[in-house]
Amino acid sequence: MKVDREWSDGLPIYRQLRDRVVAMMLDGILKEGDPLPSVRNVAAEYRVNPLTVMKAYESLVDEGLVEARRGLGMFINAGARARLLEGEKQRFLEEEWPKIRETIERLGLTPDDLLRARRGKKP
Amino acid sequence: MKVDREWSDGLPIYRQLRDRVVAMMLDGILKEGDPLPSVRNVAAEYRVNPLTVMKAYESLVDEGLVEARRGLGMFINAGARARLLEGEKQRFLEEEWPKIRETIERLGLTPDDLLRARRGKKP
DNA sequence: TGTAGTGTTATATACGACTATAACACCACG
DNA sequence: CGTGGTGTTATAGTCGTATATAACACTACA
Repeated sequence: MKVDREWSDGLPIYRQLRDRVVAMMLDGILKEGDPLPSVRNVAAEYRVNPLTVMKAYESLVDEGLVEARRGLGMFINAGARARLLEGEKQRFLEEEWPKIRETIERLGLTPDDLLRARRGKKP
Repeated sequence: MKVDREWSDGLPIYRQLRDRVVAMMLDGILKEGDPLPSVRNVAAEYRVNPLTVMKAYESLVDEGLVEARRGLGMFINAGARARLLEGEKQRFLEEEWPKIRETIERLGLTPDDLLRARRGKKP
């Protein structure tokens, strides 16, 4: 499986890794009680330093979303999804969305532009 | 005028400076033919290193949006706004918006949530 | 001519993110 | 018990961002 050409943005890798795990939790790919992919595995898969993965996982521990059991792995806490959903919702609406809305207005983009933006390119 | 506490995000300052100038161009605050605020002034105003401002302005020169006249200043090129608008539109729709849309769906946010997000907080 | 404004370049320093390499600590299981 | 999986920590080096300080090059204008 090819997993190259990630990390294209200007965001730190550990931040992107954290976000990716969060996305998997929200999408139900990782359920509560499940173990996270091991630090070493992720590091190898994505050709990234183990410490970088650790840093990403640490932030999840700090948020109280996962728990580390030495010698076993990192496991998703009960209630993680609900808490995460609420927190991310609020953060998105209060911090990201206002900027996005401003950009949209500045560029003069119509709802129509935004809706037809996924599939076919500009006709 | 207080201008403290900027640069709160995780984006490099020179990137944020560049984006701020671009926003002013799109909003019509800076018109074509106008000079950009001088490197030294911006550096002093925002309490930032002149080289950091230079780096931001350099990227605008590289994009062909402004032109540097030694001893005079940096001036906005003719046609800059139109070209900028088109470029930013495309970049936003192709690179940013898909991710944003994904996040919105993942969080289960409704159009209603997004519309009422500016003024009054959650009722 | 000189002065004050502009962009431009040079040197050195600091810090954070990321990497490479290695070792340590713990647990399940045969 | 050992082996192989897990998380964890340590040391050291690279690179990009940003800093401080200083000097250089050019232009308008009095």
